[in-house]
Amino acid sequence: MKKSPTLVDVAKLANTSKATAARVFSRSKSANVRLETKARILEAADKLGYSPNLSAASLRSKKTYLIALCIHDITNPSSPSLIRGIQDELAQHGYDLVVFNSDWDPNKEKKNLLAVVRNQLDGLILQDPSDELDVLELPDIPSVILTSNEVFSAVRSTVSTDTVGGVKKALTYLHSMGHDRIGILLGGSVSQITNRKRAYLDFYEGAGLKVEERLIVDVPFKTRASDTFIMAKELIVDLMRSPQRPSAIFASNDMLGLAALQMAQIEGLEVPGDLSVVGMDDLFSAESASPALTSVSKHRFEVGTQAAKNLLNQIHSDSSAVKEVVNELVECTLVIRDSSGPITKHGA
Amino acid sequence: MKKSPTLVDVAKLANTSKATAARVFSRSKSANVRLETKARILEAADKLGYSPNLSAASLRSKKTYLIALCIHDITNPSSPSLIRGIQDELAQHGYDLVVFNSDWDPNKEKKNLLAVVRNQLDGLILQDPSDELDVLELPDIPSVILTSNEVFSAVRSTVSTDTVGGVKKALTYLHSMGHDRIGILLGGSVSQITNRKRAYLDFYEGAGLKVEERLIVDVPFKTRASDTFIMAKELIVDLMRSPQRPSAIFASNDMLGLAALQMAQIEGLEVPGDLSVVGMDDLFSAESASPALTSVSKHRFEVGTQAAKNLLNQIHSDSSAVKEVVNELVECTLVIRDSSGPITKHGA
DNA sequence: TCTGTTTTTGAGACCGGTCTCAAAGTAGTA
DNA sequence: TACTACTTTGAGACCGGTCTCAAAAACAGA
Repeated sequence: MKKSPTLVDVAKLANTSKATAARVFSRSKSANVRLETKARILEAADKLGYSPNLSAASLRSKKTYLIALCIHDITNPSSPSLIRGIQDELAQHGYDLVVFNSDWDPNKEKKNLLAVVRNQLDGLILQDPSDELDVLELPDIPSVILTSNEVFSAVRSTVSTDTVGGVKKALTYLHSMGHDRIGILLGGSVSQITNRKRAYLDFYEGAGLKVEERLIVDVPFKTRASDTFIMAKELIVDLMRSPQRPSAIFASNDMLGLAALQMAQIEGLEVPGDLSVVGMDDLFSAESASPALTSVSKHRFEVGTQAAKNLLNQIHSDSSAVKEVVNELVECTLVIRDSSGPITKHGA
Repeated sequence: MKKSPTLVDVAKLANTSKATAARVFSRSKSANVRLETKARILEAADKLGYSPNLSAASLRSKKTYLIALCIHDITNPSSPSLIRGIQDELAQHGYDLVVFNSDWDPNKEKKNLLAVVRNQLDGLILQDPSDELDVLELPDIPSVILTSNEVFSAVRSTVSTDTVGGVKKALTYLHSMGHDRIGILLGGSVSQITNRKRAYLDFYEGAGLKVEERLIVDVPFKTRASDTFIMAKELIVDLMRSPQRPSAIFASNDMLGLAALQMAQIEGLEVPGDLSVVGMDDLFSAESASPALTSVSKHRFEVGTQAAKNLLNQIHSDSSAVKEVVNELVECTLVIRDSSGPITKHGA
């Protein structure tokens, strides 16, 4: 394996200086190079099979054109569309993406952030930082945080999902279909649970309905998704078999919604005849479920796009200009499918 | 924003030379530094908030500790577990992952490969290269290709899935349950379709069954998954309504299997009473479907792990040693769930 | 104490680009 | 032709580490 050619080799062959050759390949400035010279250099580069060394470039220019995405777990079904949203936006500006997983482990999270600065990455998109992470530990680079935590949104740009609004949309819809005893399946992180529970209670209060504690089900979070799934199913059966079962269930994520669908089938409940089910996330699994699951879309793709856009703004903004903090909220949308419908006499 | 400290700053503060300081942070060799000196340097680094600049390091050392993964679409539901398998293995050795999407576009694919060499990435995992890609265009770096294409497996290490074996496992299972008129839904890329079709025909021949062309359904591939999904559903209905419908359907991927499940429900066919359905991929969507979908697992996580392991071997192997080409085949496993069962008189 | 050996340290070249700044070239105009 | 204004080019410092090689220090055995 022979050494790959450098800019100097190209310059030599093209009979110019390396400075001029560099101008042809530099992505930063549309340098002034005479067309004829440029052609000569390009030809030489082509002949030698030259490929610029970005490590060298970034050493001097302080730019890697690489962006870090730190998420909890790429295996989470809502990650891919988020990532895709980010990548599509970044790709348009010539940036590539490095993906880090934290597995909800604050130590890994920190380790990842260290790697981000070591690798001189040009920007950071950080998903839901753990409570252990101090604002001061955030790397001092352009960044967008996907969180609704005020501690972070005070100091950095954020993009977050209006989950509270989403929950209310789902409940409003179910209520409008005549359901007034709606079970709710809560899951995910502590903050997610409390957020959604509050939304639920708010809605019930606003609608003048009586809250029944036993309709509120907490599904403990397990690291492995299928463990959570199994656990969820047991709790759901309990809910379904309870003397006064709800006529509708709102699941705060699609996995729980699908679990409900599965258990309904096993318990012999017709959906949506005997039971309406609404999920949240709008995963492909929701679309492909039988019956197709009504779900609240969190528009992860758009969240990704927004985050990337904001990040690129920061990166391209004159570094002298103070980076302004922008906190964006992405609305949820209810996608009505076949798992929900008007209440029927069966309900009870 | 003041300049971040460099090794020289650290060395100065610790009252040593930059060479010695470097030894403390170098990841390549467990350098010999007196404990007392090391402590002094670490302390200085800590005080200054020093963080090594990997761009500089890699310029000289030719190592970025970054691996490229070029896949078609991260949005594909089987991507995440593949990625996770790769990352988990890489993380253990201090490597991070850069993910590129090609969107099945040969031009993007080439562009991505260029970016890989420009960024000096240490290794490459390439999923199913397009036919347009010439073997010679592969970057000259350690790489593992996820393909069963012999052109590539002749020159590079590969990891591939024994889909043919998987198809046969599914068919054997269905046959053992008494099904002898099994519909097959073919989808994906051309090579996938032909592979699986051959497996199907082979099986039928081996089992002494009569092939009925109309039981073989080609679902044309669309870039957007939900388009394929809709298209699939139409074709599946046709199959279900045909005068002599099959008693079982084998779907060559879970998306098609789920589509079948959905249509069965809409058509009023009981699964598995009236129709057995077996999918392939074993996505979470299969586990969470109602009824839970029997599926052939392709063990994407393990594929990722294997690929990463092999890649790391190449990277760590003495560069003088000729890198040997290793072609691995990962077996499929049948995961039996609730969507399949013995044939009943209803069948037909 | 005096070698011989091993460990630890330092000097400085080096990686391959980018960037600055001044020199050279080219036009346009009087 | 001379002069100004602008474009194109080249020389060489520079980025911040790693790596080589030899010198210095520490250690061991006699």
